[in-house]
Amino acid sequence: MARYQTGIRTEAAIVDATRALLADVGVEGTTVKAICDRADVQAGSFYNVFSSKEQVLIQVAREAIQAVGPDPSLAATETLDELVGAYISFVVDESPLARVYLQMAASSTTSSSVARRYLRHHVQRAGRFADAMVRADPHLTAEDAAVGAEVLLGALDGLAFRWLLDDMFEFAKHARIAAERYG
Amino acid sequence: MARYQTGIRTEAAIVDATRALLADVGVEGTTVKAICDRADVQAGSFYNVFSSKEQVLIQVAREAIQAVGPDPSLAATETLDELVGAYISFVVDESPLARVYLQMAASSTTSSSVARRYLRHHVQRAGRFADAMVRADPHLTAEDAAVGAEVLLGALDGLAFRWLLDDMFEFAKHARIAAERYG
DNA sequence: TCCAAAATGGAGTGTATACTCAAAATATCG
DNA sequence: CGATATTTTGAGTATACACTCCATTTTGGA
Repeated sequence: MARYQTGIRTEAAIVDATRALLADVGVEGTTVKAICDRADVQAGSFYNVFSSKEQVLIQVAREAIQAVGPDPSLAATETLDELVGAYISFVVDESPLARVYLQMAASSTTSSSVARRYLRHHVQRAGRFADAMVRADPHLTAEDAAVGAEVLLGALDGLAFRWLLDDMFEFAKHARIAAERYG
Repeated sequence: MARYQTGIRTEAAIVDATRALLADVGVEGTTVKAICDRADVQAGSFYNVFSSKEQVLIQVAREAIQAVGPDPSLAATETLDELVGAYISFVVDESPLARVYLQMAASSTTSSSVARRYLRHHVQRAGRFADAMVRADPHLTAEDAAVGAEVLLGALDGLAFRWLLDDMFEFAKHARIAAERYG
């Protein structure tokens, strides 16, 4: 027999609570008890839906990773401006998910399974940036584009992290300047 | 009566163990038990020297923050190249401390007391970068220098964080290119 | 050498954590 | 409605954590 509606609603409530907690208090404060309290659910229900705390963390991390970049189907034609613009609107318009994205990336320095996931994502993402750079300037060698992409992406991530530490920081303004000075 | 030599040696062993652990396994893995095991000391001795785990963490963080920048007494005359070069040699020649610096900064997103410490450090540091920029180009307005400093420092920190996730990443090479482009 | 101060060993405390379990309640469908 | 699968409850378990306590040992000056 298939899953019941109540179970599906419970799962959604747990995911919502986890996302909100990750954005608010980071990985450290996102305990199973805190998730259950926020989702108004008991521990037994949590483990009826997720086999471990890590599973729901991974699900929310996947969600955040997906939200940071433009639709992958556009990857063949997107411009650098579009990539940068997508990052900026991710931070500005989807701040909670952006906070999750950065919190998880930061905490991934300890947990190797999350670290691999983020590193793989980063490499793919740098590839998209490099491709867009080559499209803008076909004379650019693949190597130079790869290095340029790492530098620009490093700057954007560094500035986003700066914003995470102090949300008064004007991420959009600084990110645009970083992107301009690239070319 | 003054402190005994054994106590001073014990304190040094604890600090050494804490620094090594922070570099290797991050804040999460740096438990009091792990520190004591590594320093070959019992919990009672630990708490005879430090009033809490946080105290030794703060001491090592201070050490890392101090090691990242050139001697503050040079701040009035240092060039941007010197600042960037100091960061590069910090990462390359003092990798364990550099790992501590980045791990602690990353984990500071949750603990507000550590976050304030790092933010204050970053603001000071950005000021030094901005001053060096103005020295190189006196036509630069203070506002433009401040923004430029944030962008360059953001890029360097982002690239350093990239190196933390994957130590095969060539930080020095990318950092120099970032400095050329954003300097 | 003696003695008070300092340092140590190591068992013990309280608390928070992730996770389990079985009985009870509830949803779905024929 | 009745049968069965799914979900919920909430107390309970095991473990890891930071930290305490104090009897014992070590230190170093007088």
